[in-house]
Amino acid sequence: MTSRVLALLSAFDETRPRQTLTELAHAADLPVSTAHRLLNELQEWDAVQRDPDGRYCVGRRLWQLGSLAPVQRELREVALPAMQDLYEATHENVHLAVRNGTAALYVERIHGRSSVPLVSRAGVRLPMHATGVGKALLAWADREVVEQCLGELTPVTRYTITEPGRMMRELANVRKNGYARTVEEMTLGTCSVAVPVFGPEGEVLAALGLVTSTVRRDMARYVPALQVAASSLARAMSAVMAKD
Amino acid sequence: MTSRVLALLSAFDETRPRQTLTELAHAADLPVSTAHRLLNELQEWDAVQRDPDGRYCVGRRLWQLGSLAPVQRELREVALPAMQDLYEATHENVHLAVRNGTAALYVERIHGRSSVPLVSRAGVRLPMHATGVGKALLAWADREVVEQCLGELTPVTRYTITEPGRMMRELANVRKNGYARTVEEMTLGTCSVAVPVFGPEGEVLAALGLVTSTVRRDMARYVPALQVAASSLARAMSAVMAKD
DNA sequence: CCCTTCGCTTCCGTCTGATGGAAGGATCAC
DNA sequence: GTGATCCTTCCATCAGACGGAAGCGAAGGG
Repeated sequence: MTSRVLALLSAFDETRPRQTLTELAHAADLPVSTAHRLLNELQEWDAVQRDPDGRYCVGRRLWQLGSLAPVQRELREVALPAMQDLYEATHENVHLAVRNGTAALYVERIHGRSSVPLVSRAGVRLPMHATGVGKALLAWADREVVEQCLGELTPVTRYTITEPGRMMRELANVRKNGYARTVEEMTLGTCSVAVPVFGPEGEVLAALGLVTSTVRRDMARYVPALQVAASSLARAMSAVMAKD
Repeated sequence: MTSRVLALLSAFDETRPRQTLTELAHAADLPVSTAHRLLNELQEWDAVQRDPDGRYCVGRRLWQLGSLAPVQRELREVALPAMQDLYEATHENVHLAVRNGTAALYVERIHGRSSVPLVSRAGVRLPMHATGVGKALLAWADREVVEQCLGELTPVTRYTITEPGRMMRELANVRKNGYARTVEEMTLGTCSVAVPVFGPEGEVLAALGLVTSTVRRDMARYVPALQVAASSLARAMSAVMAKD
């Protein structure tokens, strides 16, 4: 049964990228022998691989397969040059994210040695209400999505916005200004700005953002550069989408 | 049966990232109704998704899962800052690849608007004998791998090395000099240099390379920068690997 | 040094739920 | 309008997945 395999695979996540057979079986709620058989089949395919210590982790084949996803081929690949430019201009963390349910899915992060270290990396999902790119995505999202998010404003730091009313006003501001910002709402010591990337019908396809240390905080000066990058990305993406 | 699911998924590749139900069923050698049922289950998990036109493509969930693979978490993430530096210094295409069977698996490529456009992108497998990173990987590979590669020296351009003897000498040169180079062996009009990234036991973990237009061809000047990046990467990787 | 524990692997008789042919619908081209 | 093509649903059949149990091997403790 397919769902068994998927249950096993979804046992892997950001916090547990390597697991033993028993852990996986437990997480997927399967008998050990069943998990063992399925993992063997997956391993033959290089969908999973085993570490020297016997732990299972995601294999290269799955990584390769994932790289065929539209989010990679049609978004990340197209966005990289623009992100590169932003990075060179600022040397700060550059983020690209899309909405995934009520979370922001980070598609790419560019940074160098001098950028502030962060939790975000490609493939991670973070709450929209506490991140710059998240707020940019949420500000133009459908009513129902916004409402669902307003119902789950879990605090991350002591500066995270948790009152629905305040968040509504925040989002209205984002729409008015054309960009979103955060100050220590996700991580103490960092702040961010982000802008939306619009599709041909005015819908938000993604968000581009910069994150830096709170110390160098005049982030608004980055907004024009972000907006240039976002519209060049919007243009590039509609070209890609039209090709198919 | 698991193999059915895997057969379906492996129908997707670089040349066919979007396919109809019938195409997938045919490629996986399954009855259409079976393929349909399995794809529905995969779709529920967001392992695959459907385009507006009904075609299937790889879903976000699979992409996210792939991002947990060691090749991403322990290689790409660690290598990015060094690759960033190389890109800023050169503004050429920067490549990171690992060996995968007898092919070079491209893990990452950094480029900007001004870099030469190329076929290579993350997730692609290219023959080792015709690429810079490939030759760097092959030069320090096990005897049996080298022999297997020497048996399949398929020409790509008219400059591709196809004589086993000449390739043997080429690899000896790579070992002697510490770097590999290609001139129009993979793509007419481009040439490359690449260096190996060594692990703690002296084995080759990956290769870092630069590709540029043949016109600006004094590529040897990039070698020192590549070697600095490679050894900083080697250091960073052994730190990551020791942590587990 | 032996014994216990814990996790991994293999085996095989049972019976579940996957399978795929067929029929029906939707869409398109001519 | 008619045929061709592709997608979707249904359900009787039976292949082959299932998982309990037993056997291993390594690690740890008495």
